[in-house]
Amino acid sequence: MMKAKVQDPAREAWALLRNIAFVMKERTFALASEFDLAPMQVHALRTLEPGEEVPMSALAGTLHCDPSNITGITDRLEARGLIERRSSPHDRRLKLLALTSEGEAVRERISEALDTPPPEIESLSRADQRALRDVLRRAGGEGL
Amino acid sequence: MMKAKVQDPAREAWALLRNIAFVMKERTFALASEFDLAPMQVHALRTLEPGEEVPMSALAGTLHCDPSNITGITDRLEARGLIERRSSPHDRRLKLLALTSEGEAVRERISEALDTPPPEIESLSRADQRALRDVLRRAGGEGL
DNA sequence: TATTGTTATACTCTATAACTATA
DNA sequence: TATAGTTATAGAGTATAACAATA
Repeated sequence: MMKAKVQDPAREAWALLRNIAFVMKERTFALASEFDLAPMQVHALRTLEPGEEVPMSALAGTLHCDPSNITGITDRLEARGLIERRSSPHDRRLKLLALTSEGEAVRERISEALDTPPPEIESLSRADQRALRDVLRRAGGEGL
Repeated sequence: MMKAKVQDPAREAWALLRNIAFVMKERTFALASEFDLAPMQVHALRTLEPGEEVPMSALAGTLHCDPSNITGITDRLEARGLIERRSSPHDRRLKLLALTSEGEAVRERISEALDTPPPEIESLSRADQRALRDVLRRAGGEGL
């Protein structure tokens, strides 16, 4: 007699995580569209901390893309008035990126939306929320 | 005396999930590169089941993109010999997409890699794996 | 008339390579 | 020589609009 194949729990958990990632991507895209921004522009905006100045090369590192791409991304965000290029007093090769006040405001609204858990997570019991957090921490937290 | 702000468990769990999604995206991209495919081509390949014929419009629906994009994606996969266009005997407007035998082989290798949980998940205790699976199921499973 | 797929157009992201100006 | 940013170029994904063939 054949026994129904039992899914490996790790495999099923992984499939569920992949599904969440997919939905997350769509939500992020929809949110970016609301602000008339491309996903990468949102990512760049989130990378810049209010009041901070970061060299373009540093942004390329954080965004895991070639420095040549940063020029265009920066151009578009600067054209929108959300960030600005500043020169460095110490090294005239560097250009430092900083949020404008409007950029800070937009970044704040976007971050709040992205950092807020969706109803599916909010509606879990506190015990489930803690269990989820704890297991994910044990799975590596930052690493994975 | 100030007490350190305690993170909402749902919020922290959500942050951990976002982090996982980010790493997942990078891994998928790296895997696609190994096969010299673009991420969207991998997604399309995974959508097509072996032995199945699906209209291009159906693929557009599954991939959540405009039908006009499917033409290019199909062109590139067909040029690689991984899929082929077939005509429908019932409706001559339709073009049916199907994996070639090479396409099935590539799809199988890619799917196995994507469906296999990473070490971070595999190395969790069985109890943690089940707990993760169960909480994610309760969080909506397919929905979120 | 409506639908399927294609084409034309335009924009964003992606990398590589060559270039400039600094250091 | 080496580094930071730019430009040129090319390929891939994205959407909109107009089109041909078919229903």
